[in-house]
Amino acid sequence: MSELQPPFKVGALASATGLTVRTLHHYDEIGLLSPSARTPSGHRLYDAHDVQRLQQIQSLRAVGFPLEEIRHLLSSRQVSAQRVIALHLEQLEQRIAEQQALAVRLQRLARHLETAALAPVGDLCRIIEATLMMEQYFTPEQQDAIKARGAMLGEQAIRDVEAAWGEVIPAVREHMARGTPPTDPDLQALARRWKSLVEAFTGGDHAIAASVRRMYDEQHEVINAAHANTPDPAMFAFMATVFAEIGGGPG
Amino acid sequence: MSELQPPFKVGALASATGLTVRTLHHYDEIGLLSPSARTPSGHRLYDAHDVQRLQQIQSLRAVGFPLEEIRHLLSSRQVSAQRVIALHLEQLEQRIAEQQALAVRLQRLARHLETAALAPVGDLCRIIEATLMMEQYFTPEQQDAIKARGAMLGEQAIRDVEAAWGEVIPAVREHMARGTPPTDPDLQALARRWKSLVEAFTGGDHAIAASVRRMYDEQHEVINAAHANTPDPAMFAFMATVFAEIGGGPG
DNA sequence: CTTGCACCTCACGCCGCGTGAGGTCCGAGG
DNA sequence: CCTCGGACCTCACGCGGCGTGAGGTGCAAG
Repeated sequence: MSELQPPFKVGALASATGLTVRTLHHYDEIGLLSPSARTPSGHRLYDAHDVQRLQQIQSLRAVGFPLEEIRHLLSSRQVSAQRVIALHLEQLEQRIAEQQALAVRLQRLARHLETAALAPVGDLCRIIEATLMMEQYFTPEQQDAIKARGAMLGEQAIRDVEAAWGEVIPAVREHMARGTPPTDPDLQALARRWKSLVEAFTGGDHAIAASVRRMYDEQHEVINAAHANTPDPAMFAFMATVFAEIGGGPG
Repeated sequence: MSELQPPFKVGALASATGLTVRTLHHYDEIGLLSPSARTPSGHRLYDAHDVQRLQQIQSLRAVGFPLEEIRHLLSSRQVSAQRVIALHLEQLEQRIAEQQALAVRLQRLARHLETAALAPVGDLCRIIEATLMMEQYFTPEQQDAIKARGAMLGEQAIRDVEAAWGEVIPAVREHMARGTPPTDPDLQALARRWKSLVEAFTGGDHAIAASVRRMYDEQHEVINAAHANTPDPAMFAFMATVFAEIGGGPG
């Protein structure tokens, strides 16, 4: 009844279905669709049943199933179509959600880059890094607050603050090495300067200060390894004794 | 100045950054991040510069760049960060759009399956196939119209129509084989029945009828190969002569 | 007989590692 | 001294879905 149609050869079936010959070979290789006959010389011959199966395969591929699962689906007819589709849809939606989260990150990055004008790639990495850290450790509101403070202070002030840290940290390290007691007035003056620098960044927000501390606690290994002249846990501990003397925490 | 920190060995760097040892090996293999030193016995030693570079790599990976492109970005500092990010974002959004289109298809499928109750996988494939065909050849409004007609007629009526086609087509094929002239009354009666069956599906909508014709024209190879007892171009041509006799087209 | 196309069978490449297999190095404990 | 365990080393295959050759055969037309 169905042998009226002459069987397809690969090329014909490929061009009829829009697939490539290689694809059909592949389906044969993995046992997903093997032609039900061959010519004596080995040429593949696909009959009506094969074509039908191929259409089913194409249908399932079109909605994103992997080949392995398609084979499974076509071999066992016990599976409930609804459940399969629902599960598949769920996975797909999760992937979409992940990618959208990534897109949001990229959009935020793009906005940051607008303000940074002609950023070369080195800066790009720093900005990404900062953006990622921000995401990990600060709430969106805190991020807005930090950005607002940055804009308010201006670029020059920010560079001033960075330069100040560049002086304070080596000085503290000196005192640590010499074993200066927490009661030393020079050290206490340094502690007050430290405190003001922290406040310049946090704007006096204790939650932000706490987040920064948490960030340092969890990331100090990489931070200290990658950037010289950054505080480490020992320095935080040392400064804590000084803050205890002059009263009040670091921020 | 930065050699105060002892260099990292792979395991330490891996656990500090959250990567795996294998990943660091891989980055070394492909020349993305080679440790700047080795112990005499060959153990990798990563210094501060390496760690910094790794952080940049992690940043760029976190926003989805492939390793090859990361290497390229990090080696040439001419590239504009904005353009890179914008391009990357664009590609990502396109991928998202594609996947969302797929999700929409799956949702539509899920809805179709609800009405089909306990569909096994075989039916699933037919429904997917039909859904995809619908998408290709019919506008959403036409799809709604077809679905509405289907619901109006009821399942029994649809099965009746299918059974009717199952009689009409072999009969026509008989006449074709015998060379019956278009003036033959039996054949003309068959043509009128054909016309009514088409109308049962299209609801008299000429646009839908035209789409069906286009679908057959473009897909007849696979349709005829996969399903016995379907009209082919020769049959359409033959019927056209009969419709010319009795006046009016097929639909 | 030759040309040329469609077909055949290997088999490697992609991307970002996971996961062994099989061997070496190193610090601590007996 | 030896030994033990853990961290390190270098291959090398596997994954998904084919693309892209390379090198050879089949078959109908000129």
